[in-house]
Amino acid sequence: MLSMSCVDPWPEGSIGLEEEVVTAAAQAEELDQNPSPTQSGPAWSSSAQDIAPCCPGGGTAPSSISSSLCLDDSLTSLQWLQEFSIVSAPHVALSSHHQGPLVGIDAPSSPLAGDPATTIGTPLTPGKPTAASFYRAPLPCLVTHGHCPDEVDYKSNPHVKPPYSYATLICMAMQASQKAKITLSCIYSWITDNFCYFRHADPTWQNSIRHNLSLNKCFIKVPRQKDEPGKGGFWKIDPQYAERLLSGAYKKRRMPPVRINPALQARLRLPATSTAATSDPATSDPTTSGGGLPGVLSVSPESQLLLQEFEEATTGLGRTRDPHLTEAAVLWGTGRGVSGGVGGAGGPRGRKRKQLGGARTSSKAPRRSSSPLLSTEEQRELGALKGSFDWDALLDSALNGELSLDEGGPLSPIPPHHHDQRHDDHQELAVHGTHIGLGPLQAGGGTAASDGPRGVVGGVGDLEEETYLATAFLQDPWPEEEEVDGGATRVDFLCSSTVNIEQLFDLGDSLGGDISSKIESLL
DNA sequence: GTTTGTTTATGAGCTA
DNA sequence: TAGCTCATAAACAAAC
Repeated sequence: MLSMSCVDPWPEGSIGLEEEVVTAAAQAEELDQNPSPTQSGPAWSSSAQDIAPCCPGGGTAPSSISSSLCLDDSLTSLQWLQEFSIVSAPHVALSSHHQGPLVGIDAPSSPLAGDPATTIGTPLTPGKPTAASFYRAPLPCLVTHGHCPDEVDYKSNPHVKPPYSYATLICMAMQASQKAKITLSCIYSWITDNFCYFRHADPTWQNSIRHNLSLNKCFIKVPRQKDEPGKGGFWKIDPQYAERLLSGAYKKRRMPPVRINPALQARLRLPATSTAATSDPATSDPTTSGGGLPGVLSVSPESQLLLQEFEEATTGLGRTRDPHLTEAAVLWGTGRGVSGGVGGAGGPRGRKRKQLGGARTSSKAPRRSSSPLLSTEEQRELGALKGSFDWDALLDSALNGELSLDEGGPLSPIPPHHHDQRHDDHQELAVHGTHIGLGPLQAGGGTAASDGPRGVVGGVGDLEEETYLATAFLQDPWPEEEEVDGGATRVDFLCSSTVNIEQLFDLGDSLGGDISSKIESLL
């Protein structure tokens, strides 16, 4: 009944483990009594001393109390890397974002605290500068699509399935673990902690996770030492495949955007359109549907097209942004093409070879995040997950041979000065907004990225790219300010109330001359 | 009994 | 349309 969590991926919300040890039924009640305080900037600034203990090197496993305060107040903090969710109110998100990732944030509460499943009808807390909103849809939210399915807070929205493949989710968890290897239970926990959908979804998704781990060559099983307690082994990413991604050995597949959690929806008897409405700017703010965010952004249709082009160039996901598709995608039963991502249990896609007497007969309750069955080690491991993606650890792994990185080069979609110094000590991982992977780069300096943005990647590449894209913005989501060459400060155009011409040029330059020239021609 | 891991099978979407 | 990937479902075994 009670589940102990060693992970509180949303500690900044100040509601910590306590919420995770109560039942879902009690959560709503508790929320009523102890509503998650909506914090702004200071929430970020009060946590540095708290995050250390639950991060690798911090030494101690997080306590149930300290974990809720496990934050990092420095601008270098990657704590907000955990912000995978996609906001439901794009204009608010942008506004918040405008305040910078560490300032003016409506701090998300713990996953469960922000779990609408426990507070049905409660609108999602707006203004979360959640990662995915930066990762996938910073621009689409600004452009012409009338519907932006990415405006979904996956962290707290249990109705919409995250648009990530299971492999990506696993990879995310592995990266978040800051360790080279991770247990299955920690993968579960990370996913459930970071994606509300899976907390309420039929637990068969865990089967899919296991299936993915076993089948996907990207993942290597690391047997547990005989003297190591606990069940099962560890899993890690196969560096060979990280390398292969660079050679473009795999094709990039489309990752359709969203999918409503059918199980939860059935339980809650929520109309499918409710979720759509939640994430539908046209309903939440009709003026945004035509592109542009009144009072927030004013972008001409031409610029919107350019922005869209930028988005497509940087994410390769533009094809999925068909407004018709995305509109349909939020409705259950539209098929994989538009529902995609990790499939929802009980969805129309699946076929049952054997009917188990109607509804799934398993009496097993869905594993809650942070299972009490986790071993101490696993809880420690999850303690690492509690923190943000530790690129140092990741890079350390790379430098230790498990993963390798390219040497030098302007390998970042983010200006180097955006990065924490410790990141500057390492090589960047992407070129012009295109992730080039975590694995060894091609010999001779001929990185995949050096040949230009990856137009086609796939397999592991997809996985890595998707994972990276999901984390890149978490790491440095269009910082509030950045210095340009002359030291002048410009504000991220995504966060600006208007689009700065110079920003567009900078943007275009970062993408190459083509788009830049288009922008210039428009201006 | 539960969890973990493997394997098989099938449907569906996407791309060449 | 074939081949691929991904998701789902299920059976089974081993480990805890």
